[in-house]
Amino acid sequence: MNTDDTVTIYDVAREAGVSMATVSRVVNGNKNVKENTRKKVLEVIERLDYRPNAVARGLASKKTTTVGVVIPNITNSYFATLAKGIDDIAEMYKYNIILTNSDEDDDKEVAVVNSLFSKQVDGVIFMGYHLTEKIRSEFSRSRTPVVLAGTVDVDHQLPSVNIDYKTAMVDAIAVLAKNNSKIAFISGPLLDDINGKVRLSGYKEGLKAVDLTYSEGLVFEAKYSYDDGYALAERVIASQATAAIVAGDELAAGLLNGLSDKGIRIPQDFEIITSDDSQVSRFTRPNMTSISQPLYDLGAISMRMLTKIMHKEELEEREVLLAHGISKRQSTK
Amino acid sequence: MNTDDTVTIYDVAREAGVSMATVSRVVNGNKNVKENTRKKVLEVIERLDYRPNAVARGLASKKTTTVGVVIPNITNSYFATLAKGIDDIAEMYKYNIILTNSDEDDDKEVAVVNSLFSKQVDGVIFMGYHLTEKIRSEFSRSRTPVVLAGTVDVDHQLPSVNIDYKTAMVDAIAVLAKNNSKIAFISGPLLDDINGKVRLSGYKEGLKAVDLTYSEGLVFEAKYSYDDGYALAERVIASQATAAIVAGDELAAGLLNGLSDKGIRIPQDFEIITSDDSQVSRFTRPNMTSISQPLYDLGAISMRMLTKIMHKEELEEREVLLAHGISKRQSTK
DNA sequence: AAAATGCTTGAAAGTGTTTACAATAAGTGA
DNA sequence: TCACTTATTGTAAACACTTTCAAGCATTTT
Repeated sequence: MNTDDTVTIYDVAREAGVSMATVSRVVNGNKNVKENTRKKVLEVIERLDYRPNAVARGLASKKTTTVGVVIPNITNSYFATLAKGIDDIAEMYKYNIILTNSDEDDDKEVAVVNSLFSKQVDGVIFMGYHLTEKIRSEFSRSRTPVVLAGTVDVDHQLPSVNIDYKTAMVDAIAVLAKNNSKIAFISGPLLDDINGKVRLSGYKEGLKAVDLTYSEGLVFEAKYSYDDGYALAERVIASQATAAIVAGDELAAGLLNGLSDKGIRIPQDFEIITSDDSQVSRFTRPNMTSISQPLYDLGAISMRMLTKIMHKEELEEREVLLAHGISKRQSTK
Repeated sequence: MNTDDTVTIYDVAREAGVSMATVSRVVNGNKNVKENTRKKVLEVIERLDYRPNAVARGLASKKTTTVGVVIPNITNSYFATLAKGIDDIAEMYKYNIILTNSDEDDDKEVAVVNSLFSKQVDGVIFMGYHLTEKIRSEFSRSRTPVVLAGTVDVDHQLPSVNIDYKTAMVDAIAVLAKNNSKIAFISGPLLDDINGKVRLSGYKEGLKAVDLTYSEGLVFEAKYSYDDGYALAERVIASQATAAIVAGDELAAGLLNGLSDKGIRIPQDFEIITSDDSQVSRFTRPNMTSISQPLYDLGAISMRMLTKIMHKEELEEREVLLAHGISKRQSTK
């Protein structure tokens, strides 16, 4: 009898007249147990309401059936949708998720990743706007597998699931260039690889492809927030741009509403294409034309990829690129 | 020397010429260590890059510094904002979060809670639309503390942080009643206590307070989704209601856009008040008047409450009600 | 009937910490 | 200097499992 009421595998073993090993076997669905003893053990488990202690299990087996997910911001609908995809697949494969917020902060990012490793997670899905050297070195120092979801690795070191953000940018410019000669790029922080490297180069390439010249004055840097977008409206008008490709849906929603409130008609006076294709692009009026991408799948596939690595299965591709397109809605003519 | 490269507390002890106990002490900031030996140990820790194994620690100490959070849907901006508040405070108190999706499904809810308990979380924050008997019994069977965030417990058993949803409903009706005599209630599933019991009774009480009569035909049941709201527009028009109080922001956004697309002008022809006060209420055009509530604080305070319980501190209140109001925006006259 | 094979089972050694408890060292006051 | 505290350290037993290895049996095979 225990002092407190936690019933352990040992209690079950004693009660059922078998060894701990046998109990462990039936709990883990091991085939090598006679049907009779299995039944007996299951009965005792039921009767005592035994519940395996995952921590002890984790220590003994060195597996926690837990994966860490780092997300820059839960309230961002782009990442939230990815997270949903991740979670669904994780559940399918019986993994739990430790979701940690990195707050778009490089140091905090390192801290949470270390915390995940110390918790002995079996794998990590990382979402972020860029990969710092610090975080890279944490990843490579550890033997825990890591997959990037919706985040580019310009050095092509880590397995990842993305769309081709650069080409998507070129495609968007092509659409806007039909009616506009001054196309702004409303970017997130240019320090982030996804913006400063990938999207910006796509922007330039896209302009060149339609014979427009690049001008620094048409590149606007902002945080990924509604308020930043709203506040930007004035400056964007001043730049005389008549169209914009925007790096995030909340940001784009802010810009759109900001412009509207200043009497600019969308899309007659100003065309907008946004980048995330999240729900938010449908909330606004007019709703927003967007680079289309399978958000949920981005998450789901990265999790699937992680399970393969964790189970030592072969990977066909280390860097998956999902198809993108342009979803035409009302913010373009 | 180890075979594989994981360095344990034992390695540090040997290298530093002290016992495991001493290393454990310095790692845990125990005061009873001579400054000299502390320095020596810290040095070795640095040199070997020792990182404590949280799983082993959890087993030995019976504390995991992890709390479970169950959320019905990450992509819902109401819950996402609560989660942000929870996460920030959790971080402040050095807790990690295992975020689990219950998918608004009663059985899955029970499954994830059990999984959390088996992982030996130190506490649980539960968010949901109602409390089933099953989940109640899981909670009471366990000694792990539980706090409800933004979810009502009609039986007043569990500690919780909420606003007074019923009174908020009455307040909203009062506003709408100024210009309308047919006020619809666009509810989430009526099976959920928050709707079928709390909000509905607030709706009725609110109507009575302004001398309007309750009619079943003005109560619409839906899921908390944009699409459901959009689809509902037609039926709402048919009901001849000229105003609505809506139980969720995504739902309200859908309704608003659905009505607009059918030529109904908001707020001239139809007034809307929504319930969540999330970002989404600002995305739409016109943006939406909402019951106002401190979403982030709801999460933050519930987490703070949980830390108190986990640390056996005294609780001033077991059921915290935060102040609410009505944020007037453009969807009401 | 002996030998070989295949199932079931149990004993015991991990897994990496924490934490009594005991032991030793270092002060302190008389 | 001695007895008595107090501060510092070490020993070893948990913690609740998994897993390796070997043993015990019941079947087959020869």
